[in-house]
Amino acid sequence: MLDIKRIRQEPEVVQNLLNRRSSEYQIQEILDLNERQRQLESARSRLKARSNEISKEIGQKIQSGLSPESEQVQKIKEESNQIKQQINELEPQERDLKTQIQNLLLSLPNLPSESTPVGEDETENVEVRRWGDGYLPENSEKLLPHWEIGEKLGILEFSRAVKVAQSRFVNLIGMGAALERALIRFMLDQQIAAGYLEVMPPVLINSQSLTGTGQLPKFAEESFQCNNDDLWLSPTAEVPVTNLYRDEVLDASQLPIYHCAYTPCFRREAGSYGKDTRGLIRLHQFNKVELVKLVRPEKSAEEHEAIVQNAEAILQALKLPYRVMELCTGDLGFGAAKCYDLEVWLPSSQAYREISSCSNFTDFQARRANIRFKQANKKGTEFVHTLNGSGLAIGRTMAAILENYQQPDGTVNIPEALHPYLKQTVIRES
RNA sequence: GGAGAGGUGGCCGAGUGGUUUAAGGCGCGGCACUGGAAAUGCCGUAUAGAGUGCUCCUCUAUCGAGGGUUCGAAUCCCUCCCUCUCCGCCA
Repeated sequence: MLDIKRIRQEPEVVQNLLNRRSSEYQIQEILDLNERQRQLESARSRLKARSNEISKEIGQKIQSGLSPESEQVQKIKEESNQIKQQINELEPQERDLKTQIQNLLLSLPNLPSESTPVGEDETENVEVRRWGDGYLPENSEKLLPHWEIGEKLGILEFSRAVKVAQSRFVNLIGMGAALERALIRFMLDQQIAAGYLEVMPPVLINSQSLTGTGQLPKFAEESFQCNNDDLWLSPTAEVPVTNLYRDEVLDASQLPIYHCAYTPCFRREAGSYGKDTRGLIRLHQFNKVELVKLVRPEKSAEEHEAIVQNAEAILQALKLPYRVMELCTGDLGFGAAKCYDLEVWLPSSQAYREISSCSNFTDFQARRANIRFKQANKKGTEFVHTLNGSGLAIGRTMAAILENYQQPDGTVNIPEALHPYLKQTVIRES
C-alpha cells in the first residue's frame, strides 16, 4: 500500500512513478476523496470535543448533588442531543469515504524504484549478468525435454496425476521423489548456512494474510480457496512467512530478520491455459524454498542484492547455467519496487526460463500487513522493508537438472552438490 | 461437534455507568543518592489520525471486532471473531 500522506505531499512524483508501470493507475480520485474525508474528520472531531465536554459537565453536576432530572441538567442534555444528531449525519459519510479510499489504495501497485528500467513488457527486461556458459550442454537441441526423460526413467508420472487430481499435477516416483527431497534439503541447508532461520509455516492461510502481502484483493482468482472457511492454499511461502510479523512492532535490534522456508505452493494459473502444458514448469502444486527478509529501510537495496546472491549460489553449486534479468516497470510484480529474475537454461525450450524471482517490496507489504519497528529513544514507529526471493523453485530445478545433466545413453547424472543427499550418482531406468 | 472459561497498555493485572484523565506492579529511560554499583527515592514512559501548531501544543479515536442503549460505556445489550480447558472424533 502506498502512503496516503506521500500521495498528498508529492502527488506529481507519485503519479509519474505509477505512469512508468502503466497509465491505468490514477491517484486524483484518492486525493479528492481524502480531501473531503479530512474536512469531515475535522468537523466531526470538533463536535465530539464539545459533546465530551458536556458529558463531563453533567457528571460534575450530578456528583455535586443535582438530580439528573433537574431542569439544569435536562437543558444541557438537549444541546448534546443536537450535537449527537449532527455527528450521526457526518459519521456514515466519513466511514464511507474511508473505505473507498482504502479500497483504492489497496488496488494501487508499489512505486517502481528510480533504478528500475522503464519498459512495456517482459521483452524490455534487462539482462544484468550471465553465469555458467561453460556448463551449457552441447548439441542441446537434440536433448529430450525433461518430461520425456522423466517418464522414460519412471520418475515422473503425469497421466495418473490427472486421475488423482487434474491436469497440471505430477506424481514423483522413486528417484524422482528422492531427487525432489534431496533438492529441498540441499537448498535449505545452504540457506541456513547463509544465515536464514528455517520456518515451516501453515500452508492454509487466511484472507488477511493474503491482503498483507498483496495477493488480495486484486489477484483472488490466482489462488485456491477453501469452501467452508476463510482459508486459502498458500501460493508461496512469502505469504505465511512475511505475515508471521503482521500487526507487530518489532524492536530495532531484532532486525534484520532472515527466514527460509520450504513449502508446497498452490496456484490456479488462471489465464495461462495452453502455456507450458507439459512437464514441471507450470503446475498447480509445486515445491519451493523461499527466502524472506525484514530489514531496516536504509538497508533494503543492499539486502536485495544479497538475496539474489543467495539464490544464485544454489544454481552455481548445481552448475546450472543461468542469467540474471532485471524486470522493467511493465513486467514488475504488483508489490515490488525492484525485481530480479534468475533464469535457468532449459534445452527443451532453447531458452532461459524463470527459476527464481527476487523482489524488494520496500514498505509496500509492511504497510498492508502493518509490520513496524521501533528504535529505542525515538518517538513513533517506522515500517520495515520486506524482501523475498525463491531459493529456488524445486520443480523447475528438477526440470533443469534432468535436461542439462542427461547423457547420451538416456541416464541422468546427479549434480555433485546433491551426492551427500542421495544413495546414487546416476539416475537409470528401473 | 458438545460444554465451560476468557480476550484490558511492551508484559502481568485491577476495574459492573460519571475525578478512570485506565489503579497497582514488572520492564524500560532520566535524575538523585554512591568512590562505583546494588538497593532506595523522584520523574517520565502507547499507537494512529487530524489541526492555518511544527523539536512544543490542541482535538479525536483505540480496553478482541462491529453494532446498539445513554448526556456519558472497559463496564449494560446484540452479533461476530479468536484463545484456553474438559468431553467426543482424529494423524
